[in-house]
Amino acid sequence: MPRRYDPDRRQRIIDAAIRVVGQKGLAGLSHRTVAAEADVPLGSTTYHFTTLDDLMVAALRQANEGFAQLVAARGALTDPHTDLAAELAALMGEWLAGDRTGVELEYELYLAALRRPPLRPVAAEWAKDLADLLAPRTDPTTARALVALMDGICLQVLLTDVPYDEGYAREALGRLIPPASP
Amino acid sequence: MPRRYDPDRRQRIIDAAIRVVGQKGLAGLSHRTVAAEADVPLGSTTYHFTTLDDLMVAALRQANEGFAQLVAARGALTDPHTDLAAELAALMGEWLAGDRTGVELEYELYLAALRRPPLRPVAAEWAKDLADLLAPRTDPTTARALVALMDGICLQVLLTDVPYDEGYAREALGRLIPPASP
DNA sequence: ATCCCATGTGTACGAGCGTACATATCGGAG
DNA sequence: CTCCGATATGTACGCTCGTACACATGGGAT
Repeated sequence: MPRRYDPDRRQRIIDAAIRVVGQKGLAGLSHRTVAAEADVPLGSTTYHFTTLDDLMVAALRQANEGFAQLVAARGALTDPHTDLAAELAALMGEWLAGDRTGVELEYELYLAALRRPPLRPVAAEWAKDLADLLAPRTDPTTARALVALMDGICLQVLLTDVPYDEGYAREALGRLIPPASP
Repeated sequence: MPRRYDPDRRQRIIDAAIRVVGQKGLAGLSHRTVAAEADVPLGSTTYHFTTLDDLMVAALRQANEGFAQLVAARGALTDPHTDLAAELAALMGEWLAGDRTGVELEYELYLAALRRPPLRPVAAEWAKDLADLLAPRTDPTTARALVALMDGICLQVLLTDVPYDEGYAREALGRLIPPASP
């Protein structure tokens, strides 16, 4: 029995959990599947994350950070001279492009919060962080509505097979933003 | 072994499934839990619904009909002389009031479609039906956006502990509706 | 240098699951 | 009246799951 002293094991388990959820869905997440994916014994996953909820919280938190990085990379979002609606629509386009593993994972964990109280604060935090980021460009209420509409549009794209229409998103988001008072 | 000839058994199983999901969540749904709730033997649930997906489709379809009735009861939605945004906001208020078992069930099944392809058409149908109903009051694109925003607002209310704010919903929905051209 | 405890490992148990299937029943078609 | 196929029932198999626990190990505090 080799392999001892594995300092980043906890992190590797979280990464494995994210891969598992991305590939097999939240229903396919178990201590065992994660252990297999992370190539660690079963006891190791139960040691670091007593409850599956614990593991989900860690995974959702990490997924949130990934999204936050995507947002941060798009610095134009906070630049008051850009078209906010267009920037948000483009952000969604970028997020929804390519394989949607990341988006699906984010939403699946996000929505799991509906039934799993421990996830609720993390899910709420995601919405709040994005709204807080947007608030300076408009106002807190509008920011909340923008986040809600983005959620709804993403959901429609994920649940129906309608492809993402950036022009439509930009138009709809734009209507939510009250005209500037120069 | 009494109890033979039970004509509405299929329907009773669907009702039981809805109660199970409402009480224990989608994760608590199994052939056995439904059988227990409907007070029928295990073999009966597997006979009428070979796959759990089959059962979920039936349950989601029924939940959709329940929502459709709620909408139909609010005839003012199709009356062009009413304030559409206000009507929609009031509809959401009514739906989210009281115990949220119905809403949670609807969304949980709705969102399960993310990973269960058989559910997708039923979920898409829900969004489409509502959008089709709203389209005559504005235009198809605006109707889609209204549905998306409603989805997003409901989700925010369900996932965070922020109470439903009808005034906010009305204001946001109103902004999506382009001014009438008299 | 010593020792302790956080960390890592292997195994076992009982419960619940989907599924399959042999058998029983009986409404309604003929 | 007869009979057939849709419906109903009970049981069993093999699997995965969460959980618990006894034991091994070695990094770092002392």
